[in-house]
Amino acid sequence: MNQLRDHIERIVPLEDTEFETISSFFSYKKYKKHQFLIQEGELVPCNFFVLKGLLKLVYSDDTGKEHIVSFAQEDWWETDFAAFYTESRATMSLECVEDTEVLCLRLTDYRKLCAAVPQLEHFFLEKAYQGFIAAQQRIISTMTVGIKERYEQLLKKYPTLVQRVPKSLLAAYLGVSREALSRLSR
Amino acid sequence: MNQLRDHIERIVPLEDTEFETISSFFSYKKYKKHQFLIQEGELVPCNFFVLKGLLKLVYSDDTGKEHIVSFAQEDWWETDFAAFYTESRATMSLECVEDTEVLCLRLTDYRKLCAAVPQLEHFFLEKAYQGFIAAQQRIISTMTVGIKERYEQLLKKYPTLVQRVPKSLLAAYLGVSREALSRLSR
DNA sequence: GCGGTGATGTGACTTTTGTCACGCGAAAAT
DNA sequence: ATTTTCGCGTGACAAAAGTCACATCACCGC
Repeated sequence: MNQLRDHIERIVPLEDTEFETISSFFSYKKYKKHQFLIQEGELVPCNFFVLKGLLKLVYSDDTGKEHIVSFAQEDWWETDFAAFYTESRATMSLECVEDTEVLCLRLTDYRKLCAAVPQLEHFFLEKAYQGFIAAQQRIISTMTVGIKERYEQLLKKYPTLVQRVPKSLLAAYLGVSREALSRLSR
Repeated sequence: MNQLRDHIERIVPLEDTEFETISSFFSYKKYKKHQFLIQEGELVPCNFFVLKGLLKLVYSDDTGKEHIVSFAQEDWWETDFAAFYTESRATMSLECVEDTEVLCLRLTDYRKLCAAVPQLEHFFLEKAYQGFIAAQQRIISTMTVGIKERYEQLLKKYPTLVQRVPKSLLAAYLGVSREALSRLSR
């Protein structure tokens, strides 16, 4: 759990008692490769904090093709946020790329948590800003540069991630076909 | 200013005195079509709340081509958020598509504001979540559907906006050439 | 060890989109 | 009122990416 504490304290300082309160709201779970944390069409149980492993957030289009909305590795939060926050059904699925361990936070507990430790609202605000900025920069990247540069930016930004993920998944994340990504090596 | 109060109260209730405090931190400004609220390369003075009019947030790539990151019409907040929040230089510019009136909030005042009226942090959190969700859905839309459907989704989601904006700008927002968008009408 | 599955590269062809060039009509500027 | 600019459509061609089919290699489970 210290991992979570360190993660939060990068943004807001905590007393020991506060962190005890916080940790009481999370539950630990372990999943194996290919298991689903969220299934499309079902309610979203939690917001997940990744302790170890790797997840992919996937949107499947009407032709059945899979598009990767985001990856989540150690110290990342991941969920189908729109569905989680509005308690509606998931439009995406969340699946393990590797065996992974997570801490789970239900929506009701999230609310209690923010009430019990108000600084956490500031923590989540900061995370939301980061997420928004990252998403906006990804939009810009998609609009302005070709695949080659997008792939290079990805390599530069998340070098470790790229090594853990098969290229077919990277292609699904970058928004191009597996073949187009493969052709870059020439 | 009632416009701002109504806007905030859609998310958090306010006392009269609280709103007086809030409004004291904003300053009103008026700009004409083609004027810049943010210039690329300069510091970002404010986060802007649009009272009336229409703005475009633009990223210019190295070839000089303009890409529209987002539009902002009445009751929207807009700024180069990454640069605003970290007090660094803008990578985007913010320009009037029509004559527009805004309320300006400086970063130092934003901080004071959140300290003075703590519920506002919850208001901004909610806005950040909305922004994040919208950005993520735009990413999905770009990855999953062709131009035609993207344009139709835009029409459905912001019918009034589409009428106010020339198609060349819509193309720059959708991430395709003016010609490609024009070809849809056939 | 063996058969299956998944990851990757490659060639041929099609489809989509970008780019450039041009024309036209409406609106704006002088 | 005349000139210029802007918005928009269009045709022709080039470039980029998608699709389909196939081949290879490595790893996994039995």
